[in-house]
Amino acid sequence: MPELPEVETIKKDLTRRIKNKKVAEVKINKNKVVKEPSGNKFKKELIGKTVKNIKRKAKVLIIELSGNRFLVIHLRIAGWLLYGEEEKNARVVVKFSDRTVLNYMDQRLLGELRLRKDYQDLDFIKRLGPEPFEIDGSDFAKITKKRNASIKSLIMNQNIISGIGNIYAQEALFLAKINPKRKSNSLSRREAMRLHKKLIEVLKEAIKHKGSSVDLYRVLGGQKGGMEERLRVYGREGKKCFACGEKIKKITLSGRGTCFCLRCQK
DNA sequence: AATGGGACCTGCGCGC
DNA sequence: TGCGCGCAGGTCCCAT
Repeated sequence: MPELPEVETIKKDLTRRIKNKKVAEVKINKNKVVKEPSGNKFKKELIGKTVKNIKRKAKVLIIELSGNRFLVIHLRIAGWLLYGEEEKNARVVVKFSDRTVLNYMDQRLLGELRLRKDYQDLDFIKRLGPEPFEIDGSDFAKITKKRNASIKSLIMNQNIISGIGNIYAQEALFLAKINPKRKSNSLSRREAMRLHKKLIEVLKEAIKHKGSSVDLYRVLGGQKGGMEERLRVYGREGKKCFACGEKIKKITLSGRGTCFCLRCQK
């Protein structure tokens, strides 16, 4: 899904476009994605609310509404939002009183929307570890020392460090010159500090470029992000490493496709 | 407790 | 052309 940079981009754009707007109409085209409350109750509670603020926690988007309600959106793998006119393929459609429309798009139906009184009490929010920005390199090195899983699955584990997914994990490991298969606790302090620094750098770079549109994902206005052209290893199997010219290799690591440079990443 | 594999979904591109 | 398979940016559930 959208990882931290994509969700941050959506958050910024949403703030600009729907803050203070009032919900006039709601259409649910796929019940599956509306987890709570179900069906008509969701519609009934959402209609008439005004958007107060938009927040993000790791990869979770939180729309704060009047009447002490929060619309919590987890985009998972294939969810995205499109603002403008009503879309035919939208799973959920929210129309505002100025006749503009926010569409929830999600080809794979794995994402979820929840309308609730709080968001901090949700289990998956409570369990989230800090975002890379919220700790320093030394904290990160201590975390890596304690774990035996591969370093790639560690940085993708939201309960340990949050916001990183399969694209930016690969990118940061490439920039830090660390082989994704390495055991977390085999990293030297120096390597861990370097990885932490690169995680922050790549997330910031991706935010600056409005995220990666490697498949259907688009920014709120429908345009592509700009980060996909800048990716160093993700999706570059068989192509030349930008640093050394070696062919980029692809393996499966804890069930996820993983590209890296055998020569650069030790 | 920590770790890895499968399940949840749809649709695309590829090889035969 | 048509079919089956593998694969896709995430996370939960389960067995070990």
